[in-house]
Amino acid sequence: MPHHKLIARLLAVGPVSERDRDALRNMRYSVRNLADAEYAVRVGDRPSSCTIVLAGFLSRQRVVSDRMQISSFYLAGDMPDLPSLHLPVMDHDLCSVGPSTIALVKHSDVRAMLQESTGLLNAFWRETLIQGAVYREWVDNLGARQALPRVAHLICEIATRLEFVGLVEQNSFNCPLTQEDVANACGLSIVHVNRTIQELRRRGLIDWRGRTLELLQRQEFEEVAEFDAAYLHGLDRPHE
Amino acid sequence: MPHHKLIARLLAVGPVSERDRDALRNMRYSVRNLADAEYAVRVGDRPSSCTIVLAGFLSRQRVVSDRMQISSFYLAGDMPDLPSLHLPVMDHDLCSVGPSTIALVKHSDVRAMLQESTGLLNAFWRETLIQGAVYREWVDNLGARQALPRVAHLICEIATRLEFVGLVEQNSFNCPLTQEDVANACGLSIVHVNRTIQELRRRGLIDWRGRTLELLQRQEFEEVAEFDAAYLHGLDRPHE
DNA sequence: CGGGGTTTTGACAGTTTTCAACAGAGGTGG
DNA sequence: CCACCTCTGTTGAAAACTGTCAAAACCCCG
Repeated sequence: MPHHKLIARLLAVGPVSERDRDALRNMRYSVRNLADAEYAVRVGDRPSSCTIVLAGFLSRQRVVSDRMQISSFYLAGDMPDLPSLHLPVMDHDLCSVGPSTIALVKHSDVRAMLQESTGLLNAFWRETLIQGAVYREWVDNLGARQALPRVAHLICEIATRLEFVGLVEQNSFNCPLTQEDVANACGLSIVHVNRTIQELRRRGLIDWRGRTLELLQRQEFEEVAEFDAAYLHGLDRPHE
Repeated sequence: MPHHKLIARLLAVGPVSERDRDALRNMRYSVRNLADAEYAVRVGDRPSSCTIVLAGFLSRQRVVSDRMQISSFYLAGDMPDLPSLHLPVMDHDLCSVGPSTIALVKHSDVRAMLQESTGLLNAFWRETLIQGAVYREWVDNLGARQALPRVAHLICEIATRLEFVGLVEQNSFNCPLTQEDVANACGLSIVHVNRTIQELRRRGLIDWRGRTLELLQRQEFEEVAEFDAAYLHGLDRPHE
């Protein structure tokens, strides 16, 4: 059921008519399970399907200047390669972070669906606009913040986006990222990320053991991260 | 004539029907001149018009962690606050870099135009997708590259985007950025940007005096910058 | 139980920032 | 036309943050 998380995601950021929701529910799709570090799409590919994340995390990544840079994470309900509808050639890899599950919907089906409904077309456009806001926030994060708030901000974003699709319980969620992934996303070295996370732990802000991440003292943590969820443009701000 | 640069910009990245071009040409608009450092829109504003850059540069910026971070520059033909159509509250300032000229088109007019033509709706969506690609490239740039290639990459991007709208002649163009602007965009200190630009000059890669920037040895310069224009998704790659 | 990936540690090197001061360019007013 | 003022660009030295290298501890999975 790819529609479930996708609809939840779209509803979290804007209205979608009942008719459009039906169209989404009736999409044809195939499901694919990805192992840890397995690629969904590669740089240079010309996908003929759109990917919808059903479970787990995907990263958008590319080798830049001899290191792996991650420019976004995609969670349940996200459509990481929506751009391929208009921009045929992938400029990044989409890679599974931990095991994950994705749905694939043919471009032709998506196009047909969007031709039927300008409401959906607008919803997808809005979704693209929000993705843009997220990328810009990453620019701000990488450009202006030191390691500690930078890492904290990343964690806050993931937590809030997971809340949109109901995957956080008592400030605790499943997080498949390794410290290396955090380093690649934050533009920091693994060693420095390790020390930064230790500092967050030392301050009693997070408890991150294995695949489980718990936010202790959410308020203080978001202050350290200088996090303001407004840029995610969620309709119901979960933590207010 | 806001349509001129806007149409050039849209045509540079995708097909637009003659009918849609007519619709763009018939847009109602008002023109506004901005002085250096004057704001077009501020954080928290709820614009009722869309901005189109006619001449000069705008920067998208925000105070992050006690410094000014620029997350994008917008050049002639760009529509920096297109997101406000779907995301009403501005999350960044739009600020003039040097004097500039913008056109303003009422949201209601834009909406009417898009309702008439799914072709235009798709063109604007594609434009948003490309903006997203540009933001991601900035993430890669800030996250992975050292000062020298980072600054060089920014310059390459601006040059190429200016070429799309015909504002580069003999590898030379008008560049209103100060070293402080470069610093704010690249997440570096002014002093370090100054030294970096001197190094680029010393290597004979650029000649940047006053408001005029000339790329000497374009090929080598783009190699230093690790620049590949593919992410801008121009239809005619100018430098091939 | 073994083995590979992940986390952790320490010492050191490097890039980048900060501070502070000065030179130069451009615009304004007298 | 020059003085003056501000913004921009430039320099040097010291400090800070972050990176690199290398090794060890840990942990999960088969």
